[in-house]
Amino acid sequence: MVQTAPTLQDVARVANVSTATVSRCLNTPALVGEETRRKVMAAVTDLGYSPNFRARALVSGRSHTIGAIIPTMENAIFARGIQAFQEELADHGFTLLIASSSYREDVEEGQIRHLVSRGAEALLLIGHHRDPVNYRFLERQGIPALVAWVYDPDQPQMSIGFDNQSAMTGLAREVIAMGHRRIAAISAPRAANDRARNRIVGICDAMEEAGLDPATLDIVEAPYGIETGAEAFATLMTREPRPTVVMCGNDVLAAGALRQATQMGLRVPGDISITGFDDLELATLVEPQLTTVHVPHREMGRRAARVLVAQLDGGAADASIELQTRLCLRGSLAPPPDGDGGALGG
Amino acid sequence: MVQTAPTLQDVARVANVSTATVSRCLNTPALVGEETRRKVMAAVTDLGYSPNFRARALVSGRSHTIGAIIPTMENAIFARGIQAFQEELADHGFTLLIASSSYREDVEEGQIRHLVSRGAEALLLIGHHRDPVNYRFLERQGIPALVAWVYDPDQPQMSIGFDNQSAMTGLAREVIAMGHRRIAAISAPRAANDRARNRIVGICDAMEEAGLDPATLDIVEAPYGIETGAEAFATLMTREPRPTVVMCGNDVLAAGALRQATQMGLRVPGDISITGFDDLELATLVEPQLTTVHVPHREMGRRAARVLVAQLDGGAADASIELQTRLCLRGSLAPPPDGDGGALGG
DNA sequence: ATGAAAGCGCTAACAC
DNA sequence: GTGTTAGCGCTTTCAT
Repeated sequence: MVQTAPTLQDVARVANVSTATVSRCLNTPALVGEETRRKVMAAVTDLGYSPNFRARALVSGRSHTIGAIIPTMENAIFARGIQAFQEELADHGFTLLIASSSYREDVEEGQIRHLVSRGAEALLLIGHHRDPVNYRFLERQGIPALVAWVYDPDQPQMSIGFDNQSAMTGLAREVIAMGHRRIAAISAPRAANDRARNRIVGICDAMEEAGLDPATLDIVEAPYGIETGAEAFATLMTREPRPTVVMCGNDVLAAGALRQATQMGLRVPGDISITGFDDLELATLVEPQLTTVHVPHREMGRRAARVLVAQLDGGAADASIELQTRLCLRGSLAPPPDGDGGALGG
Repeated sequence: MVQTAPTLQDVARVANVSTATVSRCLNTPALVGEETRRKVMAAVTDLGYSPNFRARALVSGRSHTIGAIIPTMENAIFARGIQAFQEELADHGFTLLIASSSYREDVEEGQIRHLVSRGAEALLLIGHHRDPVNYRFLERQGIPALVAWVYDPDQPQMSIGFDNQSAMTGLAREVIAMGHRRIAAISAPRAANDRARNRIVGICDAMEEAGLDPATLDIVEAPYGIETGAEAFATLMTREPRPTVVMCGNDVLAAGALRQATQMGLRVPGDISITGFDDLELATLVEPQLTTVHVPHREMGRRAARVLVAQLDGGAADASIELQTRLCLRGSLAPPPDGDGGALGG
């Protein structure tokens, strides 16, 4: 039942030539005689032959495969970037080997090894946070790794992304400028997520700048998701005094918060403001539209692919690349309710 | 600069044993002496050795890799299913090789060959529609293929999914029962997409059942996307007489249509009803929430992985699997405006 | 319990 | 132009 796929040998036999000639026909047809080529090609189609890349990779030492480990594909943020990454990779003749870690460090560690064993010539990783032992492993294996979704020139690893911290500071400045003083935040779990961590630090920076005490920033952590965002929002609404704005670590959490607000009979932004991060399509679909930070995910994916391919082809040690984010001020953010600047202890 | 990764040989040399012994240590440690094993393992960690799966796959004939070709990762529909697919695969020791075809037949064809060459032992494909030559190729290569996102026992290929046609018929029946007579549809391009095609046929079925002429179904095709859905909706609103309900091929198109309606000052469902398909998270985030058809994407992905793995391990030729969809009646669907049953020529 | 040696399917010198 | 041959890194008999 299970047919064994035809090999170069089979083709050679049928075409009555040597395996070397078949190989040349496929790789450097110019070096083969017209007549022979025709014979060989006929045999190839005839047998439904398809080269075995594993063998090819074994002898050539090149697999033309690049691995990517992302926290999850369900997150539109990564899906969008990875899609672009894959397309660009394909344009350069590379294949994408993919794994998702479900935001778990231990799982990711296993996957790094796994993908390398599987022949990944380079790796795309999300965020800097991981045990240094992994970087040492990759170095030893001669596998270039690109850290994406963050930009941090101080880290030893190449990265492509944006400054999560300052991007969030920019948004928080707007929030504060509008008069908000009691700020709350819904953040993805920060333990193993430097993006989430930096975004919170970004808010604190802006608060300090404005003379507010960062310690008053009320933070609730919630795993990625609409429901979790909604729950976190409900929790925050029980606080006394209540925040006048809830800054969310990403648009999905913000969408959940927004839905919950509506359900609780709160008007946004009349009673409370909500902000997001990422500028997913979602952001303009909800009512009111989300004030958020636009992140160029597609560009990031595309350029990440180019960096890695260049690295493999030319060995060019590209420096880290910083991409620019952009503030998107939309309906979900407005000044706090009448006179409720939110001065503490007022 | 580029270090070449340590091989079994290197380990053998350092541990002062033969390569066969190292191999045994890694694969069948029981057959190796206590002392020797220790020596070898020390060398392994020492060198940061990681087995070369390509070589292993070459000699064992098994790559433990499964390929998937999806139209796009940006579509939450696929992302959700593929995520589950990958997780289940990982649980069984398989790796996912992924490619996206951008909804293009020719691209997909190349990718099928590519993934097979890359060592994919089995393939997950979306939808039945493709040149039979591809199925022949796969058969010849001994590569099992599972068609997902559709269920059609009449097709020769195994499939796992749901009956797009009857699912849509169910929804259309509701629509008609509410009194709608002038129905319009926004569909994904149907040329190479049997899911989209069947959903439209499903609407027609319900119309015929109700004594309506399916020829009056006004269809506009629009590629997957919010913007495209919005444009298609605007087009439909220029029709005379205007439809009282717009049934969309998926939730994303529906979300776009909904946004456009709001922008045009139309109230949903007061002035016009809108329906979707898939029940993405999106569906409950928009206002009003979308009436749609729930599809068990995660279950589909998980079970698809199991079918393929079982197929490879045991050769069990599982029959096709039908998954059930579920109607989700929400705010975006209501009876047509006062007395406007939409009788044609009224 | 361990080693020697033969390939897995392919490419790349090197001959002719 | 085309064939011969030697491996790529690994597993797996078959000896020892």
